[in-house]
Amino acid sequence: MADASSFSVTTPIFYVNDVPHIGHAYTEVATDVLARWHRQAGDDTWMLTGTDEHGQKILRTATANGVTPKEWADKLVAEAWVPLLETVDIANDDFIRTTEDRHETNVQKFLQKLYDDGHIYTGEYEGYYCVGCEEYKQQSELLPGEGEYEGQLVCAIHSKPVELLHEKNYFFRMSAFAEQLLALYEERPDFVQPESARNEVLSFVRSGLADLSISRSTFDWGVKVPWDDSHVVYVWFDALLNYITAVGYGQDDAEFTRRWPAQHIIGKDILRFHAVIWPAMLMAAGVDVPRGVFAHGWLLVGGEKMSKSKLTGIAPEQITETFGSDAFRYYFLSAINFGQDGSFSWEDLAARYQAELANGFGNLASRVVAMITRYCGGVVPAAAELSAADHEIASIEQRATDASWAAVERLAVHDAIAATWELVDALNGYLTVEEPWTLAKDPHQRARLETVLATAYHGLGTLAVLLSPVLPKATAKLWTALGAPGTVQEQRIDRANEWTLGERVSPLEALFPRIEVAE
RNA sequence: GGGGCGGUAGCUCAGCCGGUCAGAGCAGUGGACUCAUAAUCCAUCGGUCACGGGUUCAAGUCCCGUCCGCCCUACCA
Repeated sequence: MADASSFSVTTPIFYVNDVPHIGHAYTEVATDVLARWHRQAGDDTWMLTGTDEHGQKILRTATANGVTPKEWADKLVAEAWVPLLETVDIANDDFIRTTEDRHETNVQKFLQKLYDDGHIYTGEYEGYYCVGCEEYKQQSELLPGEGEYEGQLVCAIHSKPVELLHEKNYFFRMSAFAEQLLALYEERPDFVQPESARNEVLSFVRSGLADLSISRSTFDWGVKVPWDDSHVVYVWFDALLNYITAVGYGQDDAEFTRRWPAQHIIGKDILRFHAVIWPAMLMAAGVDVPRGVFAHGWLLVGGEKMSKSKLTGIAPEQITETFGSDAFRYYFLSAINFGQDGSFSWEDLAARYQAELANGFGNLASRVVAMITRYCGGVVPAAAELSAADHEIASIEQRATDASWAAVERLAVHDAIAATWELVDALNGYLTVEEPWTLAKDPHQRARLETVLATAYHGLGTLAVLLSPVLPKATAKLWTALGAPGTVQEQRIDRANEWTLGERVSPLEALFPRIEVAE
């Protein structure tokens, strides 16, 4: 049923000046799992991620480091952002940088079209500008400075002085799209998810929309406004367009039709840009709005939103070095209800790793493979007459397959994993009840022994397929040990329980070794 | 000031339109078992569902108010 349908999914593009932390990695992993899952369901899938490299802040840090902004961005992309994707094992199909020609050229095309169609006008703008935020601030967002900034106004977020700027700006007539946006939210209740995010957006748009300043003339690190090269495009306007410039907008109509619209996965901090400004921009240009915008929650550390400034930021490698990328992926996607805030703690991570991955799934794989090796000489046994318990396992495999795919289709990754884990638990329980080690002692029970092991073997293979989007490394090892044909990533996940059996098992190292705490 | 979300067992959280909804996992305790990564399985302890009212035959589940946490947004100045 999933055949031939197209599924494009995106992460936000990273602001290169940021330091990668587990929040970035969380967004990437969630998006990657959705993409892998759809890919394995036969969908024509495309996962896009990338970097946002324009703006005054980058210009300034580059200058401070004595290099050009492009050199600065190149360095950060190579040293921080591409490595982040490797750290958490992301299988993206494309990586766009906003400094690439395919982006800049088509941003200009897009902008020119809005200009030609009367959606842009010239205006004056005066306001306090925070370089850190890359945006103008309202009075309410400013605080009186202290210490060295005594007497100045400082940004409430960055605690650095803001600058009073006065500039000619080009404005996007966003206010004209309020009604169309409301109609969109009405007609497509799933356009903004989860429900809490949709409520935020609705109340915001209902309260009225202002026009949006979309150019800057005080610095030049950005895409030039095509009809006035003394201005560069406002970074956010520029950044949002990556979603279409990356898939051929203005350049390759066939590709664009194939890949757009995409489902956006974002953090809730940038909800408004994606659920209001972005669709308004697209409406103005006569381009389809996104398939949907899904805002996930914050990772809370010690009950607070994780933040770089509060030093609660955690680098993904801190986790993957000890637990591995599979565990990172599994932990954040299973422990957190996708869309809600979730608490992170090392204790919880370690506990879940041990209980669920090592003792639950890993040990299950280990005991099944070991018994087939020991009792059947490594030859995959064939099932004979099936008992009620065997049929029950088969039906749980079916249920896990159906339920997890249904959950993924509604972006409930957390539910998909939970549905799959029922099979892990069922198989461990099945083995305890059937006691193949006892059957093995009685030659007359040979057929039953082989049937039990065949049933467990089959369930394990189904698990490998179902968990491959979340645990790509471990399931690949397991697939090999099961002696199954092809790669696990090639298996249809929406028919996970129909995989083709192998003939011989091979030794399996511990998928999730126990972690001895040395501290 | 307006708005959004949340406050459920020690911990992390499920509980859709009101009627076995008082739950799960982990931790704790007791027992079984040995194929396996000292793993697995079973049983069990544990909560006045933030607080106060209200609607109802019936309310974590709806309404009002209060307190607490987080987030978005405004303004007097």
